[in-house]
Parts: sequence; C-alpha cells; structure tokens
Amino acid sequence: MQPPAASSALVRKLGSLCLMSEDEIQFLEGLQNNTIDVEAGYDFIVEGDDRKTTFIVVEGWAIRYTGLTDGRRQILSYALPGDILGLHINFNAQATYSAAAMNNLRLAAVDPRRVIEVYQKFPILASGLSWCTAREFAILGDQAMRLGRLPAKSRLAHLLLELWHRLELIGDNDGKWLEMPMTQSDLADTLGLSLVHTNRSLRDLRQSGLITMSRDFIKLENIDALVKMAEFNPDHLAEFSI
Amino acid sequence: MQPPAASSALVRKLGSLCLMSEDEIQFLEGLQNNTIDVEAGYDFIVEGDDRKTTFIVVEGWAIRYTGLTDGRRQILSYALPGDILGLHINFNAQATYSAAAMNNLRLAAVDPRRVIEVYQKFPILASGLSWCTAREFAILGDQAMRLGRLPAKSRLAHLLLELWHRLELIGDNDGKWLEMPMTQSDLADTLGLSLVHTNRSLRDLRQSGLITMSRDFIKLENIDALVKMAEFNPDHLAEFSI
DNA sequence: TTTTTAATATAACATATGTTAAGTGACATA
DNA sequence: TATGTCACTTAACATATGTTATATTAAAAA
Repeated sequence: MQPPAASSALVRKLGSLCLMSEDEIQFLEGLQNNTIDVEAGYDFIVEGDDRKTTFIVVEGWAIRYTGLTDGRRQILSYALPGDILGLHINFNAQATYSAAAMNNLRLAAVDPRRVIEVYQKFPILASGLSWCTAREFAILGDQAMRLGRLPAKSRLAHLLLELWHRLELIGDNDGKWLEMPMTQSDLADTLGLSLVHTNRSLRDLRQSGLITMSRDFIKLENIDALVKMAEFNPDHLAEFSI
Repeated sequence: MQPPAASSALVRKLGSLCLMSEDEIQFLEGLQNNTIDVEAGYDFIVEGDDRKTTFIVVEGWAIRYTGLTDGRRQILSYALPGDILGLHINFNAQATYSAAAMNNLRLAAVDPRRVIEVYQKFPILASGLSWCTAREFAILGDQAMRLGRLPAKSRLAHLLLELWHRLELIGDNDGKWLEMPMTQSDLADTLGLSLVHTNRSLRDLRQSGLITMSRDFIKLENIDALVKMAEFNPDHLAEFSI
C-alpha cells in the first residue's frame, strides 16, 4: 500500500517502507492542519525566547542558526519539508537557537502535548519520531565533522550530498538536480567559511566537472567522486524501518 | 527535600530543582542496576554496528566521535556522569558514531524498552528525558558553532566553560578546578585543530593568565574574561525545570 | 525604461592554522 | 637501574583560508 501522492512530506519521510497504519497516517496528517505561512528571511524562532510550539515544516526550507555578538552567525542545520523543529520542548525552556525561513515557508504549528499523545497512543509513530530525533543528531554530528575535519571543498561536497539524500527521501529532488534556495553567503555561514572562499570552492568543484550550477539549482555531475572526496556516509541518513 | 548525597549523577542532574517523586527517583536508580565497567580507551559503541542498548554514564567520561578514512577523527561531544547515550534508539538502526571511554568508565546498560516505559508511566521523568535530549542538541549545536565560527583560543575557552558548567550541575567540579582526563590530542580532535596548535592555544591562555594547568586539571582563573572571549551563553545549559 | 540594490565573481594580499622536526619530561616495563 | 613509550613543548616553515577591494551580473524598484 503506497501512501497517497498528496501525502505530507512527514508521512512520505516516515512511511518510506509503508509501516504505518491508516490511523497513524490520519493522526500525522491531522497534526498539520493548523498551518502558518512565513515569508523568506523571517525569524520564526528567536534564540532566548520561550518555546511553546512545535513546528513541522510542510513546505519550503528553514535554517537553524546561532548568532554571534558581531553579527556573524553559524547555521547549524537545514530544516526541509517533513522535518520537525522543537520535537523536545519543555515548558520552561528557552530556544537555544534561532530559525528563519529560507524561501516561502509553510509551517504546521503543533501543541507539544500532542507530541506526548503520540508517545502514549501510537507506538509505531512514536518510534518514527524517535528515529527522526536520532537522525537529527546524525545530521548535526555530520555538520560538526565537516566543520572540524574537512577542507573547504570537501565540506561543500558533503553538504550537497546530505541535502540531496534528504530531499530524495521525501521525493523532492529531480534526478541529480538539487534545489539551492540559499545564497552563497548562507552557504558560507553553514560551512564555517568566508563568502569569498565559498565562492572559490564552488568554482573549483565546477571546474573539476563535479557539479554544474544554474540559478537556484546545482546538478551533481559525479556523485561517486563527490562521495569520495567528502568521505560521505549515506548510512547516517538511512530510511526509517522497524 | 534534597535528593540523597549518594544519588546517581542522572538523578542529581534531573533533580536539581527537586521536581521528581520518590517513585520516579526509585525508577531512575533502578534503571542503573545493571552496570558494566569499561577501561580507558575501549570503544563500547562502534559506528555502523547495530544498536540495541541504551547506556547511562554512571561514573567516568566518554567521547562520541566519528572517524575519517585516514585515521583522523572528530570528537562530537563528551558524555559525563548522568549523560545518556542512545536515548533514541530504533530496532533496525545502526550507530552513526563511535563512543570510547576516556578514563575508567562505569556504564549502566538499559533496555530501550524501559525508556519507552518512562514515557508511558512517568510524565515528569519523561519531560526530564525530553529536556536531556534538547540539552544534547544545544551542546552539539554549540560544538558546531565553535568549530565553524570561533578562532582557536576562543574555541578552547568555550569548551572549557561548557565542561565546567556541565560538571557543576552534577556536583562534579571543585571550585574553578576542571577535570581534564583527555590528552591534548583528544582536545585537538574535539576542537578541529592540530595537536600543535592546540598546545599553542593552551599556552596562550596560560600566558594571558586566564587558566592554570596541572596534571589532569585546569583551573579557570578568570571566568568573565573566558566567557567574553568565547561568547559563551550559559543559558544553553540551564537546569531542568517544569 | 532607468535606477538601485543584492548576489556573484575574481584578484591581491594578510594571517591563522597545519606540518614537519626535534627535544624534554614523565611514567611504565624490563 | 636502564629503557622504551607516550604526552607535552617549541621552533621553522608551508598552506589553506580570511580580508579588502573592485567588477560584473541579475533582480527589484522607481
């Protein structure tokens, strides 16, 4: 039984092996009834503010980042359709990061108590959310590995492969074409590089024939070579199974 | 009502504001009955292996890390007493990181199904575990920020402050003295630096009067100055409350 | 259309960090 | 006691990446 084509990204992400019951899928879809639209650039989570809402990304991209006092920032991760922000919220907790929309973004606002309901009533779904959490850790761990131990070009290649795999899981990529809604300045803040060096690294990958670029898209021309130079491990992004 | 002095680090960590019932504390302590001892240097989690066990650190330190093909590695985080490894395990999931003992380590081996039990039977405890998860994210996010956007000396200062605050919460630090069971080579693999530059950075902090070092310990001589140079935000490590 | 602004591109130069090498000291083992 | 290993330290030099500056191009606004 395939999930319907019109299903939400979160259902596509979790249901990749068709594990969930109709009830569970209905509940997941129901969670996403209350949506809000956020325009590109707007900070919908601000570091230090109280956190009372869990967000599910329905459409569009967001970033999680922390700002430094001099205005520079480090982007921690990208939130793609089907990703959840604030899955582990506590009543008195403040946000330890900010989050902003990269393009036009549609979020589902969810009461955290409904997340607890999942753990109590829907065991398969609960282990799906648990898988989401472990996956977020793996993605953030990969980010730390890139920043700490890979040279600039490898960092870039590794990030491109990560996004490509993640988009593939939700059916949002088109062959080897990869959507790139972020600017090179955003990329620099993700990779821990300067804007100039990010531009240089992109040019080098282009000149080596590993990628081609067009407006807002990058095509991965030689995935094997990219995987090798980035020491990319796709197992960190393996799909949900039970 | 203070928790007893002999309580486990996990109970001290969660009970900092005395939120839990006697039942919940008993359950938490009971989780840690089945302990194993790991000698310094041993890898008790290996990237790629099946994950069937949740570990609670009872005593000693561990690291989580990922290895590169050329033998280099990036340490992702330190696991201190009271920390949980594999809180979000799935049946078919493989480890996306390795973990090794830094010194003589005592772990409690926990069946992941008992974690699920917590979510179903002990609501306060469940939100405590949820807080643990969010905190791990904040710690790993700080690590990414350090690696991506701080210069070497600030990175080092930031890490020292993180460890100091985390040890303080479990009552494991002694004034401004900070236990440092790791070698400078481990530190380098944490900070994304070379061994030589790590040594240089330590010397610089020492010569600026910000720290003093003795065998296996570092004393933070000027915390305000360290906080400033590291842009350290202690809110990311705030204690559990409800 | 014209004008303005933001994003991309490239060069020249500066610097933080990496690499190689060598030496010292502490601890463990024979 | 002698000997080997491992952690630490420092210096000299190499290089990846940052900074500043200036075009160019594309998008948005007037």
